[in-house]
Amino acid sequence: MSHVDSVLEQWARERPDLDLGPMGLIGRLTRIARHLGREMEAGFAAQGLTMASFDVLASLRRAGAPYRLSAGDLVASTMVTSGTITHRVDQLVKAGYVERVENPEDGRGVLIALTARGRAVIDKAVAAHIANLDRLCAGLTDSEFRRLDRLLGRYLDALERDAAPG
Amino acid sequence: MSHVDSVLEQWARERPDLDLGPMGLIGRLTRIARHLGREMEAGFAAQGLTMASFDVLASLRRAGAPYRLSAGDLVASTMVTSGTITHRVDQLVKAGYVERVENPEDGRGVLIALTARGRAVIDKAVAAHIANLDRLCAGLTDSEFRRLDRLLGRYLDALERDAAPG
DNA sequence: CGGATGTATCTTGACATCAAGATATCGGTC
DNA sequence: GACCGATATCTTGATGTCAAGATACATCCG
Repeated sequence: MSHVDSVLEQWARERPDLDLGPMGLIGRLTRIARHLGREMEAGFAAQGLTMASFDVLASLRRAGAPYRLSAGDLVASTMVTSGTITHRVDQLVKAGYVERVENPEDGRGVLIALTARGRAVIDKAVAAHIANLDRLCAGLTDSEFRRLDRLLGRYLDALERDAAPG
Repeated sequence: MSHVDSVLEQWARERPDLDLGPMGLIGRLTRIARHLGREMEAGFAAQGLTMASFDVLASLRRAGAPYRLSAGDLVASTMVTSGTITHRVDQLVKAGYVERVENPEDGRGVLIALTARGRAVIDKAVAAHIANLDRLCAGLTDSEFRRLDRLLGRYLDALERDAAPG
């Protein structure tokens, strides 16, 4: 029995007046996300990266050649604040994986550009990441995987339809 | 189309060699968890709490009378380190919601005990939290909710069976 | 052309968290 | 009784994040 089930049992005993259905679903989902987050972080560490740095490099890589985005684009990609992006880019510049270049079309902004070295690192890391994710899904049968994926898609759509975009 | 779908499209274009199935499922799940986390945090703020403080108070409350747990129990409940628990308990002591009492059975440890005020706060907050979770599940039909809950349960079991307990 | 308003990025200060180590106590063994 | 490894909690130092404000440039409108 998982930790979530124990928590629900305790609440059922202490507060039988409450409907615990949503707490069960959201508790499971949150706990899965936490496990996955830790496993992914461990995988990134094996590549010399953190999830934060991977996110930035991956955003640049999947944008396609010439692998350049503004800081604002990265904010939108990664769901973090502009100050956090500044900090992450600083780290990646130190590591030699990206560089800041002037934006010829907008003097206010800069472009963050993948270096050749950064490109090599992210191309290797994303393949390793996919292998890691594959392992993390191995506990599901093909049928479970497909059904879960579809339901998560519906749920995500519902959440992003109501809430502010982000 | 959700952000996750755009990301997958970009990867499909840039790296057609990779199998993106697992990235889709885990990306959706992670993003849902992030949305839910923010919504829950906002709900807790309306009660004058943070998710961190709620977690501790809720652990104590659902343990049942006399609402006392060791710091180690709280570490196990909340998936954070002992240093973090020390800090969280310090804050809650300041707020008057818990107090540290000596553990008569083990001089090394202390017990963290809910005060009357803390008890009142968490009883109100958990009801509000349940209402909030209910709202966050409103986008799913009953059937979708049940199927998703069952699949998440299987997935969580699979993850907690393989990985170290925690 | 010049001022007002908006936008993009960076800076600052605060906070939560973690990893690793310090401190105190327990429980067993000689 | 005295030691020793194990355990429980707290401390320290570093890091990542955010909110709010600062700075520089763009854009619009007169």
